[in-house]
Amino acid sequence: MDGFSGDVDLEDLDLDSDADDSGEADEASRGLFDDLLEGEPIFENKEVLRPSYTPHKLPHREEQINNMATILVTALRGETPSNILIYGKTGTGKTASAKFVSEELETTSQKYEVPCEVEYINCEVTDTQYRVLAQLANKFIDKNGRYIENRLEELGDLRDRAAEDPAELDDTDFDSVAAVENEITSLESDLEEFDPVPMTGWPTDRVYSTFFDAVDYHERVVVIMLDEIDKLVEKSGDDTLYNLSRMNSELDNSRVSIMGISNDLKFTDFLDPRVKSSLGEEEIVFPPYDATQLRDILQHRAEIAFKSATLSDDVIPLCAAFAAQEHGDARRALDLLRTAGELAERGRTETVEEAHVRKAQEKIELDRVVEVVRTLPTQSKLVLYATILLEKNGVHNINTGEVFNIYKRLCQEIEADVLTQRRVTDLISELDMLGIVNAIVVSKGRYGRTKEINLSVPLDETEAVLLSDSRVGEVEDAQPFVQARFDN
DNA sequence: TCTCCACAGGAAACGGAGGGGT
DNA sequence: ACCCCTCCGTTTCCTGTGGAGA
Repeated sequence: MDGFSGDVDLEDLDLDSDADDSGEADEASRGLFDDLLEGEPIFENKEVLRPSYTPHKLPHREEQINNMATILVTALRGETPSNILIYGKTGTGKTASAKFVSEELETTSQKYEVPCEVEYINCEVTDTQYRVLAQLANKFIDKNGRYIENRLEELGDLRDRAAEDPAELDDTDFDSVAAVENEITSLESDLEEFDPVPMTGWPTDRVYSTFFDAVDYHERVVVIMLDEIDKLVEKSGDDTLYNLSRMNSELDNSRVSIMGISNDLKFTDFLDPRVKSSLGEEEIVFPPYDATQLRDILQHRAEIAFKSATLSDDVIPLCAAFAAQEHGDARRALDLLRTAGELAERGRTETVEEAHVRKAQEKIELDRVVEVVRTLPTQSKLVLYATILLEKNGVHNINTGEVFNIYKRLCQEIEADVLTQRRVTDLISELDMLGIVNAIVVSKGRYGRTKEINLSVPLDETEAVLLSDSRVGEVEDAQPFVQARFDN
């Protein structure tokens, strides 16, 4: 889409002349997109504002990057680098910096022909021991496969040449053509032996040993980058980390080093002390950006992303200020800037104004809520709908029991399974974590201990989203029973 | 000072749907 | 064909608890 916007200038001229020549009186011949293309585009290259874009320069992170580099240099000398733990809130450039350093590391290792590899795993997606190991194992099996194929090619070549002129073998490790043949067959059988680990089905220890063998297949230094490592620990404990960190003592040919990236400063508290000490050999902290630094970053990117003089002066400082309030999240700042630009583009204005940024702020929040609510499982939607119905009837500080009662009736209404109260408690907590409701536990003395739940998203929009769900939608006219419990 | 409400939330386990190996 | 894995949402059973009121 974005290579496209660079070309728009030319396209624009063509279309204009077209329209002028032939279609002047005939509005209908103007295509759907002509109108939209006509406005002067604001973006030069929108891609650089997207979260997926990895910049090759990270302002205000030089110190951390150097730090990482000095630790990882040992890998290029063929030794094991210390394990690294990286801390920092979301959008502080942890992942971007780590990826940047690992790319540099890999290119340098190719230059000096030191076998050194970096594997990236996002533990938010891959959040069990089995899956982490399986993914790693498959990556290494893949690499080994390619490694063997290269080697086979070389050897095949050598064999052919040696068959004609045995002197070719002089400066190799082989003393006869037969030795080369042997090596080839043994490599071929190795290649056969590597079959990928299935998504599920194997016992975990088997996956582990497959992974182990794959890593140890030939000499190299391996850096395993575990992004969002706190999620992994939270969900499936520290077994994975324990296994990975003690691997080195059993590997013969290769070395592994772990680079953990965490949002949570205190997540090591849950770790086994042994894991904790080996993992946290080196720690690097990424502090949140302050407003000035954010402004710098935005300025850098905006120069590439926008056409010159399309941003009014107060846009960037405002984006920076908004994002600085959210613990200095650079991703948020960029999002804000991009959305503001898109809004301006859609509004056919020539420059991006302060008002666009404020609108963008609202739009991002609403989009997020709509998306989250829309993709909720049916049961959670019903729980949320129950709280919305209560809120609509003027009940505030709703408690779990009330939600559960309404929820039960909603379920009967649409013939869905009724979950237990225990489960509903968990669903409410999930909604709380998603920021859709606000639930705090309070004690009402004699009258028990419960959660006080309040909606923290716009009521009408959320209700509309819920009712657009095919299951929940069926309940629409079932209002009358809501007047239940008004006893406070 | 004790009681006792109305839940919170931990632990274990289940079941049935992913997928093995032999 | 049979038994074994993992995974996920869920159920069952359970112990814990802040403070209004007796």
